[in-house]
This record gives sequence, structure tokens and C-alpha cells, in this order.
Amino acid sequence: MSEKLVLLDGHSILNRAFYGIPDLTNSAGLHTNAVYGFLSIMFKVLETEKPQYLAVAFDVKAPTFRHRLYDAYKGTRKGMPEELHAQVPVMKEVLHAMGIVTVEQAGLEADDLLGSLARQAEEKGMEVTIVSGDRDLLQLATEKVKIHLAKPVRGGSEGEEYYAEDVLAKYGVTPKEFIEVKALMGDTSDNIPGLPGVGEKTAVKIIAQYKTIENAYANLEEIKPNKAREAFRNEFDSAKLSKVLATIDTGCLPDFSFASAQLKDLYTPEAYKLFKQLEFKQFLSRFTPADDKTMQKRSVTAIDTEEQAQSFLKNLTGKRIGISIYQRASQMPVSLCAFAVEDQVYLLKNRGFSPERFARLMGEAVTGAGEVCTFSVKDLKRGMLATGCPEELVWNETEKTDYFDVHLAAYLLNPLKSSYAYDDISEEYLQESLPSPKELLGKVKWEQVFEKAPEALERILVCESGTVLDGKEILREKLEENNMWKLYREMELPLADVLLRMELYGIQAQAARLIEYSQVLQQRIEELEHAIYEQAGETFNINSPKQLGDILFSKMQLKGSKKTKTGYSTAADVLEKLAGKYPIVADILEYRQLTKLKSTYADGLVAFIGSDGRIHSTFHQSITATGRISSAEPNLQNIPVRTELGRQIRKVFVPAEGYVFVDADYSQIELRVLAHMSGDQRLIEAYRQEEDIHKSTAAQVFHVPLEEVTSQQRRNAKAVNFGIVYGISSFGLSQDLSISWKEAQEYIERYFETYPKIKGFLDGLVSDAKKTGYTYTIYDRRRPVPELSSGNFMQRSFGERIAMNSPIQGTAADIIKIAMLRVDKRLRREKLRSRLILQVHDELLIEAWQEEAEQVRRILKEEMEQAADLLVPLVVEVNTGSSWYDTK
DNA sequence: TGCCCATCT
DNA sequence: GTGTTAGATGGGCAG
Repeated sequence: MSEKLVLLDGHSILNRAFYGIPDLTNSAGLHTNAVYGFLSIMFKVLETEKPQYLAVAFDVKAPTFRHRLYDAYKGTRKGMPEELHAQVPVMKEVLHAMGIVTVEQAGLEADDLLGSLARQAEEKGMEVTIVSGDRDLLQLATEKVKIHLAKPVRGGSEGEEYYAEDVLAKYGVTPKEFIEVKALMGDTSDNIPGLPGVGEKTAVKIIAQYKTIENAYANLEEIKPNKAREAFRNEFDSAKLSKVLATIDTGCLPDFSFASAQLKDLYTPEAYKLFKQLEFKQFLSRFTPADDKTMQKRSVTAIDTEEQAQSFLKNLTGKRIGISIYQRASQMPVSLCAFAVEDQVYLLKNRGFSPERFARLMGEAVTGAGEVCTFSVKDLKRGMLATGCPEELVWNETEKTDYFDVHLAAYLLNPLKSSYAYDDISEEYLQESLPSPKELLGKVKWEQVFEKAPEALERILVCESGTVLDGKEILREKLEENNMWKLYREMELPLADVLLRMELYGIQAQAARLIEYSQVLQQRIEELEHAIYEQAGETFNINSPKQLGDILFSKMQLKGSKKTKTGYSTAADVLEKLAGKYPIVADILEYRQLTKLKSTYADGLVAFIGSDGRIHSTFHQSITATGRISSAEPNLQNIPVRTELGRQIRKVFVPAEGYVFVDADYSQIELRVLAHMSGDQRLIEAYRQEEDIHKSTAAQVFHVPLEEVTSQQRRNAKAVNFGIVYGISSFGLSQDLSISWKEAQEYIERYFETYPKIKGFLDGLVSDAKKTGYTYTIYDRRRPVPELSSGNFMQRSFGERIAMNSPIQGTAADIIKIAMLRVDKRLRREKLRSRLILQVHDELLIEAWQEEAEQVRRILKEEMEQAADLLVPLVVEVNTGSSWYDTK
């Protein structure tokens, strides 16, 4: 078997790919479609050809002999759009990273390089495949040199392939004669002149007969048609020049050392990194990270025996370790642990040890080390508890172990990220690309990875434990640089324990009652369904906004529609305006409310009730942009309260036997934060005098005495107060209050007159954020506002509202977090059985042991009101009840 | 997956 | 002159 060489025509393939593949852009804004297409073609060809050698030829932007012969010569580097031009250096970088040799030489075109390389290879007895998008290369085809004309398609290349005989078969001339044909017909793309009146058909006919232009010229008088003969007679010199220009110079390169083109492993770590940056997710699976030691600098050791466990633990004392664990589900014991220590990673599997021994080993590893770095301390501790590690060891009251929570640190540094997974952390802070869990898992589900893809799981844990260990130092430094170490160390990190306890306690919910509620809803829903179909004159899917919009506004011709991007809007605020006029609309609104209550709350919540009769939500600490916490699976922060029917849901949330609920709410915490931060004397004074803030705002804004403020005026003032915090516009306020744009504008103006420092404060927030790129809370929590530098008016306006709202919402979030920490600490220090179980942004719910209820009320009020020392008092309202519904 | 709509503070 | 109130989660539909 002779050896094989594949030659790629760099610019030509890029060009083909660029025009053949839809535009692609990575998140850095770089166009990548040509590079992507090039690689698709290359991989496809390599797979089919399986060559030993590979080289890519590029043109160089310099005059060639053709330019010297002919001024107007264009050559292959014609005007290139900027989006393509920018991809050329990227392509070369990728090839370089993959260890693929590129050939380019000033004064030579890629065609000449390819021709020379092909000839030399052929002389050495190799088989050659030249890949290009350019038909001109067909002249290079021989018995051993195949021309592959690439056409990019999804997932590879569909090319036509030509040996010499195929050229003859298809075009009726040999590859060499192909040059003669071109000399006669010319080439508009290269600006090579042809004979006037001689097109492809005539040229091929002439050459098929006479083989060369010289021979044809010698038999000039025989040439037909007449037009061609005369052109030949008059322009033969031009044709001779064209022939030279069209001839690929196959002898222009000195002896090429094919050893440099030997194909090695393309899938290098450098290439991996580049592919990640370019976001070529399809190609990442080609890398086989499991075998590639360079992507994983630590060596991996399994802990299988008692002896190995002992020596591992002995070596741990006082050291910093990175820990990563796997649990199939949150209540199940940990099945696998990875411990990164110095340049090693130890894997401890929950097999071969008794459950008790495994739990003790985990516990000893954690407490034995001086510093424990992990992705999420909350997850680690949940895992330890589920595995059976002793509680006192987990809660670390003596602070013997110094925990570091990588995802919380990274969240504080940039709360806008959607993921803080190890591959993102490693990329951003350690400048090292690691395979993502998604890549390693492939199609395997996370719940089944331990059984179905143990190697992938091990690799994930190895990567994560290493990353958290290596990442601590830089993350700590960055937190300190940005004045956030205290926020991290004294607020977020300890809060993780509080949230974990809340999750573990959960909240009792009465399944039977929910089911009953669901059935009641179902009956009414069916009634409404019938009524709606009746009025519409047909049945349709009421839950489909598309179908609903068509029925209402197209079929029934209801007036007052609004459009969304995809059709008619059927949003509540649109329908509410029509409900009085059209009974069907009122029915639809009720139907909407009821189906929401049934699916999300009644049926939705039942599914989350555990065998202990309680719902264990997850509190996320690194989701929101402002610092609030969020609740999911299920979300207990959006249980209905506004309408009476919805509020009924809260009756199913009840305290355990012997307990009562004590619920505490901050009164207008965000407005109070605004008063404090702005320093507006009048607003501060109003709060100090314990005035009804909406009422006194109404009095000021509407210029009426306090006692004459109507309830409508108070409502309007309340809307203004809320709107101010969100950065509302006069348009928004007018929509909200169903008043004119002019009136709304007046309200806002008078509001700012009433509280003169607030306008300046809010403007200052925007201008500061424009300068620094960040907004800050009074506890130095920050949020980037990239929208502020947008050229788009809408985006920028959005950024301005963010800049006004985030410091206020964020500071309020900080304050309740402080309150949670203090409340939790008091409950524990005073050895109470009562426990914090929910937080709803400005509300805390405690399941209080009956005898402790009074004490708990005092603790809540004290700790929440004293959580921050502002220029205005913080006021908390406390309620006790035997269900969440009753705590109002 | 993205969109629309509902729910909460 | 633009489009026009912050932060979330979740169900259901349509492509």
C-alpha cells in the first residue's frame, strides 16, 4: 500500500465554506462559519482518505510571476469580505494548534504550491488528494493525483472527485488540455483574457481536436466557426499569454520534506482550548479527554482498601483539599468522592466499605484537612448528612474547618453568569480548558451516570475537585481586591448553612387538602370550558395564546387587540379591559387563573410532598443578579396571596404537631432603603414620624391636606412609590393607573419636587454605573450593567433602570440575609426547637414550638429590625397562625 | 428551545 | 424618535 497525502487549498476551501454555511458567531462576536466549514470538510476527507500526510497551502498577499506577466491579473485573492478575512488568521491558528503544517510562500499562489507538492509526492510514489473549491485545479489530476472539489454541507463535505480519466470523461479533454481550454476561453475570476467569441463549448471542441493551442494555430485555416478562426488569427499572442497564466507551475518549490507533514494527533489540548473559544461544540466530542493526561494534571488514585484510606488520611492533616461529591439524588448517600490534594486526586467509592465506615471516612477527610474547597458548601454538607456523617461535624460550630465555596465566590464576582460549573471557573480564572460535564456525559443522564458511565463521572469529579482547589487563591484575591471578602465570608458563606437547614426542615403540606382543592378547581374549569366553547361557537385550546388570540380577535372580531411578536396579545392587562364588555373574556380570565392554580399549585405542589409529609424546596443563592435568593422545585416564593381563591392554597401549609407559624414581614423595606441611600430629608422624616408613607406621598404630590387624601389618591401615590424604585417611565405609570401620559408625567415631577434628593440620587446611580460599569449595595455587593454601554436606546434605557433598582433591591436583599443569619443564630444559641423554614424576599417564616412562640416573635422583630442601622427605622410586622394562610 | 402567560416580592 | 417598571419560577404550546 502506498502512502497517502492530502493537500488542502486553504483560501479556496475557506471561501467555499464562508458562502456555503450560514453565518455563525461565537459569544465574543467573532464570525466562525468559514473555519467551521473548513474543519467539517477536512475531518470528512481525513476520515475517508485516512492519509499519513496532510498539508494546507495558502496564498500570500504578494505579487506572483503572473502579475509581472500581466498587469490586470487578479489571482485567487480577490476582494474578500471582512467577515471572511478575519477568519483567515483564526484558521491558521487552529491548524497550528492541531499540528498541521501550512505552506505559503511570497510570490507563489496556493495553486502552484499544491501542484508542486502533488508532483513531488507522486514522484515519491504517494497517492495524493487535493481538496479545493476551485475547478482550475483539475489540470493537476493524474492517475495518482485525485482532485476533490469540496462542497460544504451539514456535517461534512459532499465533493466531486476527479482522477485524470474522470476529467476526460466529464469534460472531453485531459487535465493538461484543460489549460489549453482555459487559455482559449479565459477566466473572468482571475481576469485572464480569452479569445473573443470563444466560450467553453468552442474551446473544448478545438482542443479536443488539436490538443494544444499551438497545434490549432498551425492548422488555423481548418478552425471553425469563422468567428473563432479570426479571433485565433488576431489574438494568438494573447492566448499564449493566457496559457502561461493559466498553467499551474508544478516545479516552483524546492524539495519538500514530507516528514513535516506527517499526520499526528490533531486533538491537542491547545486545539481543544481554541475549539472551546470558538464554541465548536459539535467538534469537542472528537477529543478524547479521558486518555489525555495533559488536560488533567493530577494523577488519580483510587482508595479501595482500609490501608489506602489510612495512608490517605494521614497525609491530609492541615492541608488544603478540594472536594467533589456525587449523589444520585439529594436524600441519597454520596456514591463517589474525589479529594484533590497537591498534585493528586483520590477517589473514594461508596463500595467495599460499610455505610458507616464510608460516612466516617468522608467526615474524617473533611475535618482532617485544614481547608476544604468545594463547589458548593451547601451541596457538600447535604451530601455528608445524607451519607450519615455526624451533625456536629457537619455544622462545624468550632470552625475547625475552613470551608471555601467556589461557586459563591464566583457569583459575588459576577452575579450575571448562568453557570459557575468547574469548566467555566477553570476557563475564566485559571485559563485552563476542561471538558464540561455535558461533554463528558454525552447522552447519559446525571441521575444514572454512576451506573452507566462511571469513567465520565470520575472524570467530572476529578476535574471539579482540582478546579476548586486551584481556584481558591485567585478567587479570594479577587474578592479582597473588590472589597467583597467580608460580604462573602460573613454573609454568603454562613448563609449557606442557614439555607441548607431550611431545605432540610422543609414545610409541612396537606396532600389530601390539595387534592380536594384540585378537584374543586377542575369542576369549575370544566364549566368555564363549556361556556367558552359555547360563546366561541367551536372548541379550541384555550391554553394556546395563538389559538385564543385568533378566536377572539380574528373570528369574533373583538376590538381593542394588541400585538405581540407572534400574534395577538392575550395577556391579562389586555383582556381585563375587554372583560366588562364581553362575557367570554371574563370567563377566559377566570379559566386562566384556575388552570394556573390547578396545574402549578394544587397538582404541582402535591408532587413535591415527601414521605415525611413535607415539601423541601431548594433555595438558590447564586441565581439572581441583585443578591436575592430564589426558590425552586417547587418555588415557594410565589404562592398565591393576591386573590382570595389563590390565597386558599396557603391553608395547606401548616405547622407540625405542637408548633405554630410565626411570620414576619418588613414593611416597605425597599422604600426605606431608598430613603436611607438617597438621604432625602423629607422621606426620612416621614418614616421617622411613622407616617403612612403612601398617604403622605399622596398629600404632597396632590397638594391636599393629609386628612383629605382619598383612597384613590393613596393608591396612585403607592404606584408612584413602587414605580420610582423600578425606574418607571411616565408611560408605564399611565398604563398602570389608567391615566393620561401627561398626568403621569406630572405625578412623577411632583414626586421629585416632594423628595428633592431622590432624583439626584437616582441620576447619580446611573452616572456612577456608567463610569465604573457596576452598581453597588451598601454592603459592597456589586452587579455589572453592560447594557449601559449599548448603542441601542432600549438596551441602554434598560441599563439605566437596572442601575437605579439594583442597589435598592440588592441592599434590601443584603439586609434580610443579615436578619436570617442572626435569627438562625439566636434560635440555635438559645437552644430552641423553633426553626426558620421560609424566606420570601421581605418575609421570614418560622415554624415555632408552641411554648416558644412569644420568644420567637421577639427574636424575629428584634433581629430583623436591628439587622441594619439606617437613617430610617426598619419596621417589621409579626403574625402568628396555624397555617400560612392565617399569618396575616 | 423560545415564547407567552401566570404567580410572587 | 425609538419603547416605555425591578427581580424571580413554572406550565403549556409550537416549531
